[in-house]
Amino acid sequence: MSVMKPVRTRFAPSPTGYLHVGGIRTALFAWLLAKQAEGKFVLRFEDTDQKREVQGARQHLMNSLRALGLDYDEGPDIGGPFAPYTQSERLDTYKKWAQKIVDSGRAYADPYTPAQVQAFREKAQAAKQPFLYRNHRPDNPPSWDGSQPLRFKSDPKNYQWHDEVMGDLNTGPEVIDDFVLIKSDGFPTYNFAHIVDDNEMEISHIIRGQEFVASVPNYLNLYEALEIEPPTMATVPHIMGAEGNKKLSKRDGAKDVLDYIRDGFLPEALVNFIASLGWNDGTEQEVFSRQELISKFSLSRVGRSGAHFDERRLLWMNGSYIRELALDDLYNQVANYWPDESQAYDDAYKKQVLGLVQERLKFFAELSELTIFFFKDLPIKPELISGHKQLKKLPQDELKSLLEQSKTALEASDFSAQDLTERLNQLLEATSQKPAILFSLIRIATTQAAASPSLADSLAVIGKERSLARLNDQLANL
RNA sequence: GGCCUCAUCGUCUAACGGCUAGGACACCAGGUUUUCAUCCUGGCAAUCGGAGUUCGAUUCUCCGUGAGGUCACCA
Repeated sequence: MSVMKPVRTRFAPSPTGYLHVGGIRTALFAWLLAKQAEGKFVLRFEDTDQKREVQGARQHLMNSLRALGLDYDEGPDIGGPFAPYTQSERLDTYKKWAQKIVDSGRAYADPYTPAQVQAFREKAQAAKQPFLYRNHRPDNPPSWDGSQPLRFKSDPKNYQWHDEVMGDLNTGPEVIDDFVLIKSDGFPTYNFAHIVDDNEMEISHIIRGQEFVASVPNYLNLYEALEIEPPTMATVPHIMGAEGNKKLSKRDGAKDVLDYIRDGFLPEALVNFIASLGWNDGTEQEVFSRQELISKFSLSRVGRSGAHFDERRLLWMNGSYIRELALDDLYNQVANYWPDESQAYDDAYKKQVLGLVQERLKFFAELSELTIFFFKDLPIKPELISGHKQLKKLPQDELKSLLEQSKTALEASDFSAQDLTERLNQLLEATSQKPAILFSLIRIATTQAAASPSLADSLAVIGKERSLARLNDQLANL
């Protein structure tokens, strides 16, 4: 058998927009494969359609990969042994290969106008037949001068091949056609350029979405004509939106992965979540570190059916990663997510607050609304009481009486968490009230929030003077 | 319409042809010195349909049905 070639994988997006979780998955799988084999992960821009280029997309794609920790070893901005890594800068290479295939008699100039080809296509569609250009292949095409499309002269036949994910596939000659290699604007098509580049860049594994699987027989035909050994191929199913069974797309509100990063989703959690969409190691393990993913990932355990993207599961997973972080580490990471009012407070105070909310934080951008009352006196919100399922049943003077008693009890406290806990419990007995009523009332008065961390802990952090002032304020507004 | 692929709880998924189809998210209930959350316990919930092979089928075969992809001078 042949000697094992070094593993070189690639992610080859066209710079037409941002990367969402569906798009990043093929990049992640390629990256995992390369890391696992101590090979190389390559980024290549496929910008052969100038019309579709979106300003800023290149930088955005590179930022997205780096933000997730999917660093590439070779790429447009860092170069490498096969530079350049941008297809629009590699036209000479495609020209060389195009000439080679013309010389071998396996490509020809397309003499038709776009309108004529379109007419052929419509005729086939009207007859409910698949469109095959080769049914109209000219007998004596003009010599290719670069102004016409250059078409592959295909050799239709049966193919069977192995796909690392889909298994053994086979097709008949009816799917092979004369596709365009070089467009009339001089740029290669994806179909031609990626084959040339993967070969030149010594790519060992191609991982891509299932929209390409129907084209593989055509690629195999071209590999033969070019006398290139095809790389290992893996076709991963699409990730679908939460609603319906369509491929996840920006129209479904598929978010930019950088938006998730900006909202305070941890790269580790995102990577874990995305990998688990379609892959698992066969055990009941749900949470995998990056290192575990690298060592345990295998294409053969990637599922063949599409998976829906369920953000609730991502939320859970991110929360579980946040809870595992050391407080100091978390503190450093959330620096930009505090409410504005927190600027007046020191690190020690903010760290105390963070310690209280860590276990309930699902993503960093929630921090502000979860902690605002530790920093700012909020206006009274009557709806917190009128909307409370138990408090709303109590008459006004009883609420007032409970708050007065609470105030008296808290005035006597030194406001350590321990002392507060004791006094609150005594108050519970003295008033013979249910905790759900008494503590909710105190919570609402002191935080103007429906939920907070443990009451005693929260009061201890807010402090005596401020807590009592808020109680008074609530009393004055009952 | 041709060709290709797929099909297990609502969702992500596990199950050499062999216990009662397992786990996780979500949801519901109870518990954890009290809310929300965390944590713990319990609950709800699935093999698309029909034949066939077999002692035995989620698993293998065939036929349906449903879903997705593809049939561009886009990738």
